[in-house]
Amino acid sequence: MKNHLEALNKAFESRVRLGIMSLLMVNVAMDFGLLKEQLNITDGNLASHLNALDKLGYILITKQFIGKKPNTSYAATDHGRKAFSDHLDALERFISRSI
Amino acid sequence: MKNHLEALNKAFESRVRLGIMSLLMVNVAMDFGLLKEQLNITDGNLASHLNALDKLGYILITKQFIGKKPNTSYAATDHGRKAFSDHLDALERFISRSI
DNA sequence: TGTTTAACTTTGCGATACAAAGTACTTTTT
DNA sequence: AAAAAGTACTTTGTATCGCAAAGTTAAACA
Repeated sequence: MKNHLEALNKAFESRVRLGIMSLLMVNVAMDFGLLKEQLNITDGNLASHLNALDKLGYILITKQFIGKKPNTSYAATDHGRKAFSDHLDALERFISRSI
Repeated sequence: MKNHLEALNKAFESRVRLGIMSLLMVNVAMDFGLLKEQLNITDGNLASHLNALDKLGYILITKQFIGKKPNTSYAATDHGRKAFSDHLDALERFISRSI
């Protein structure tokens, strides 16, 4: 495929992963419950997308206890920020060619 | 899912359909062979994505003979242009929130 | 001891993407 | 006349995806 289409990252073709990464670009970190609330999806679905992003090294997972409750927090890694930023750049270039 | 993510059109989450529509936004019409060459995909794959866009009423299909060769030509409908344009708008809004 | 909460994992299913092979019709080549 | 090739598909088969729902684990609370 020609043009800028090749530069699009397959990982971000999914609405949910696009949502997760955009939230993690804006916020330094977000925990599971907050992500689930913002994205309004089931916990299983969220977990699987987080797992996919983790396997790509795009997010960092931190497990801890806050008070007596377990809390898992997610943050974008530098690698993830770069990948997402590159994807957005590709989208922008693509759009400006298409209008 | 909150924000602008809902406004994204599922039809355009696929690289190939994104490519087809962007080509048909820029060019008044393109035939099967030209699309196949530009997108660099198999004819079966192209045909199925064109079929999906046709079912949504996003493209207009015109079959004719050029000289002695059969030729099928594809063009974006107004409805398709609107849908694609809306999708690009949603992407732009999404991006500007994410950077 | 039983229930609730957090964060998953597993299961199951329907949809999707794709390559490859097959088809129909016609034209060109031998 | 027969065979090969071109155009535009359709069909088939497979692998992957996305998702909801149910099951799991471990700790905390009643």
